[in-house]
Amino acid sequence: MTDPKPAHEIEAVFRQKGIPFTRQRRQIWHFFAGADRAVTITEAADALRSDGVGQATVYRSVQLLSDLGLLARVQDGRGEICYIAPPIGHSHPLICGVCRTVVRFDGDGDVAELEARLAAATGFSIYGHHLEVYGICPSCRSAREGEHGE
Amino acid sequence: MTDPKPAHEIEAVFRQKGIPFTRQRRQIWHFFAGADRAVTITEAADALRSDGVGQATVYRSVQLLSDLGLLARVQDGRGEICYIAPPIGHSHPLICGVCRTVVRFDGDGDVAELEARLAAATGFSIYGHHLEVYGICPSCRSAREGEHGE
DNA sequence: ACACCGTTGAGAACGGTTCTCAACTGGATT
DNA sequence: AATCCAGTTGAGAACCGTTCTCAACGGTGT
Repeated sequence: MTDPKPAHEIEAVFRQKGIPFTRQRRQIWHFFAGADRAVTITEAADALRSDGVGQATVYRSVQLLSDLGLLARVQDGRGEICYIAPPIGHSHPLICGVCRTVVRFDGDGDVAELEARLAAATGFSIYGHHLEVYGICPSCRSAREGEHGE
Repeated sequence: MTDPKPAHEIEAVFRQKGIPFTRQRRQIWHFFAGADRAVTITEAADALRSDGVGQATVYRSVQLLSDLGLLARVQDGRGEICYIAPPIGHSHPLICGVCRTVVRFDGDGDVAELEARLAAATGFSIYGHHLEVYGICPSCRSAREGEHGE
């Protein structure tokens, strides 16, 4: 529902913190931002190996990008840890359990009210939440129907 | 806000599926159900080793219990994978980022409406969601204030 | 051109998870 | 009670994703 942040905005985050936005970091971020689905670190490393990006660098950069809030960790239908490039602002992923396509949405309005109630009821100071919704996307559903019902 | 399922109810789930509820499985489930906080598999294995429960069995049983819906996977403040014994019915965890204490709550009413909107907007068939809320529990907060402000 | 300091890549090391296989357990059968 | 059998268990090996090590590299300022 929103697009990933543009590259120059990512670069700005690095610049602002005085962290070099190297070729490898750009390539790694670009890989996640370009995929419209959640991908694992292993997949990214495999894809970028031929581009001359080392495995260790992929791990280090994903860590870095996550710390900077430029990559978000989610898990797919089988519980595998994947990463996605979040769009501008706070949002939540709707993930297809079959092909891992991700659609982002903003559900904060719904959660904010819930959080206020929780804080009042429990005395916790609430500082965050994590919401993922799982489903089957239209194209995977029709593909599946093609298989089963004949 | 609700208590974990009682042991006999767990046993009933096993019996119903024709899966043996062995001593080790009981001990493992009991360990998670008895902890009022999220615990890692490693912690469980360490704690149960002296009781004669092998590490491989802990991994296998946690897998099994998760598949049966008797254990839910969450992640703590540092992203570590933990498990908790969910209470009767569907609920969500409110996790303390410091001590990993878990308070369960039922937020399905809030999410159901959101899911309906999402399904309509995206065409996905929604089959589930994962909601965790993070905060600092009252006792960790006062402990922290004791340290800082003097 | 040079020095400096953070980044990178290859490979080793590490550690959590899974696999292997023989021993065991408990329920059903005789 | 003895036997059988399918499923479970534990010890340790194997596996594989992740982190660490260290020498080479790059690019920034002087």
